[in-house]
Amino acid sequence: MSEPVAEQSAPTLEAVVAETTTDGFGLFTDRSVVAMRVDGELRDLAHRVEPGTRVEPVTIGSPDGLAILRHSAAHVLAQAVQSINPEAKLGIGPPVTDGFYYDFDVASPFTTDDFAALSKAMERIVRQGQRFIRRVVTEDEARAELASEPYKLELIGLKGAAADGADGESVEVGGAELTIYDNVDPKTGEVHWKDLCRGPHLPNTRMIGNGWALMRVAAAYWRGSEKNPQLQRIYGTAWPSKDELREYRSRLEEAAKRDHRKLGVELDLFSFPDEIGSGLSVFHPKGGIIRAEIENYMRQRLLENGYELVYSPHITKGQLFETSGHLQWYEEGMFPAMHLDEERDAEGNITKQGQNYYLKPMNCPFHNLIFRARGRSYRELPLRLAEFGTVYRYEKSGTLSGLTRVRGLTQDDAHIYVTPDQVKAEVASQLEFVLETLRGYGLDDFYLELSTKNPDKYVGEDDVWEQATETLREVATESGLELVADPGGAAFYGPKISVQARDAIGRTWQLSTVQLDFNQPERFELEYAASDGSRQRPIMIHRALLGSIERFFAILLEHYAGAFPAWLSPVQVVGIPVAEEYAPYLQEVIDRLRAQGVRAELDRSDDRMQKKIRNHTMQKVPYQLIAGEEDRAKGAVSFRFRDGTQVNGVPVDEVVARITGAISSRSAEL
RNA sequence: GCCCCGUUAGCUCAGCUGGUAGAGCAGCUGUCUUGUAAACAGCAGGUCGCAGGUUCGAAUCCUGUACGGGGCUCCA
Repeated sequence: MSEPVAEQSAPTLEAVVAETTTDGFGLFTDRSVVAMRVDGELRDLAHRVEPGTRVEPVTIGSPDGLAILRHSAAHVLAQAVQSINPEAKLGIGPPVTDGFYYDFDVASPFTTDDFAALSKAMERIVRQGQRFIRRVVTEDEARAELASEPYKLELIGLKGAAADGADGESVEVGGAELTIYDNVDPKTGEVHWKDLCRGPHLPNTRMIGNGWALMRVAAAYWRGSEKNPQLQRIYGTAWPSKDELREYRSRLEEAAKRDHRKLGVELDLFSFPDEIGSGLSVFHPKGGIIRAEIENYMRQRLLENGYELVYSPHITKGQLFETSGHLQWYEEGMFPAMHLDEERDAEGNITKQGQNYYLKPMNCPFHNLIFRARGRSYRELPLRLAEFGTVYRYEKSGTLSGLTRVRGLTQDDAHIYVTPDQVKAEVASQLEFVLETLRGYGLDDFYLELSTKNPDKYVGEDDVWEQATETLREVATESGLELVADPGGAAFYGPKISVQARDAIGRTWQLSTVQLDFNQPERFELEYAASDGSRQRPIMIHRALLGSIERFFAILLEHYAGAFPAWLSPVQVVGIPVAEEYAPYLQEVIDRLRAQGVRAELDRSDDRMQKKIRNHTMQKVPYQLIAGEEDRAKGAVSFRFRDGTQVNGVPVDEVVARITGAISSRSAEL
């Protein structure tokens, strides 16, 4: 999830054209060059190039170079593991964002206690400067050499299919030919270790340097499938230098510091009481204010933009979700049914059929019923129904995480019913509305993702999909934002555009989605009367802007690291008298602010001034107003802002104007 | 759901190889309160997540369970 702010790029080195038959060592003397690109393919520096071939250098700091570094580090890890535990069977070991992992089948799982010994073994291998030597093998040779590695044998068997397989597998066997990399002792020429691998690799292990560390252990299913055995995975990180490793670690620390789960406790915003159940949150008063402000602003924006607000219940008879299809497709994601109203006689025979009621996992079916409650005319379209709908989903216990993934969540959900020729204009204005609203909450760095048809799983006509997808693509392109393709990522009922936002420390979150639905209008037999009097089927657009309010709350909390803009802050102003004597004077100032709707409090506790400043600074209150004799004499107060800066002797009128101005403008500036 | 790890006072944590718990902050009480990130003193607070088991004896070992964390899978 954490994107490095900027991958360190070494000075650009120019591509060269080989004059004689040579290799990368002959072409590039710069020590930051660790591999090269020949005809678009990444190659080891030892690869022979013919005269006239154009060769691009790959430096260790480039994205390709980092991946090679990390992949080489993964090999060293695997060698270290097998040196300590020769029984460990190898899975796969690819580079990933910020690091690498390697999977092993071992009798007893690793723990972080193993890291000291493993790191030491890795260090020894790195210092030996073992060379990575590439060797092409036939399938039979590979099978013979790797006879004791069942998972590698399986990969060899998969080789044909691996070209379009998962990334991790293609790292092992993705090339045109099968290759093994030998780790060779530079002094003795002895082969210490080998692995089936596509490469390329660093020329030798010494170049891994000391910018790496083992990070954590985890279990992972072989080839990503729950049906396969679980392997033990070790994650590591690797960087060109120790300094970059240190920077990476401080980025992790920064992210940990703004973790919403931690801030939620520190700022007393929300909790997950065990008594309620896993994934079910309660918002405390301070979190409640922030949430109410988020919702109020959203509601205001909805009303300004032609939405109508609706409400629907949390439970419903199962029939509704049979009509919508959710019970067929989504039942395992729903809380189980409550079976109600059944009656039996003394013999236990059913005298009255019961009903299954379900907690709703989605709001759309209810909105469809509102649409269908009476005849609809084309004149009413687009019809935009919006609701803060609380839904319940029985997420697998292992997937729950703070407020970002829960079992009870409130969607700012809306369903828009349009005629086919309104789709484009509506989607375009939705996108505009979405981006503008998100900017209002202080997020302004976006890109879009277009999820298109999964050919194995969809309903509806191909040409309708085609056309709708094209419409979404046009709208996305016209927005001018970066557009990323997500082929096959669409739900079965229609394509979608999603808005991805980058937060203050560069992480990206999927927020809003605008999703077309060709399926539910069918299933609910939704119709409107067209201008010629015929009955037509509307197209439905699902649109969630904040996604889930709980999750959006968490994203904002992390984005601002708890230091919300004034309009969202639970306590906006706190008054701190220099001594008790000035409390009544400050109280008047506080009262004036409260009269303007500002959440202002006077701190009359018997702590000293310095302590109060510390407390409210830690609570991230935007404005502290301090007053002593000097201020009282002038009818003024002293401002202390959250960042520690201050302005003394500000007249009270000015204070009120400045604070109310910052709040009503929803400014991020104080 | 699966694997590993964790759960001790409101919070952050200590408690070695089994001999029935400790600190700082927060809280309460008192004495204080003059200029920008921690006044001083005292008090109170825990059946060590819960339920079983082993043991003369369990916070400590074992089993189960709830909740949390890191991953895998999932996210229609």
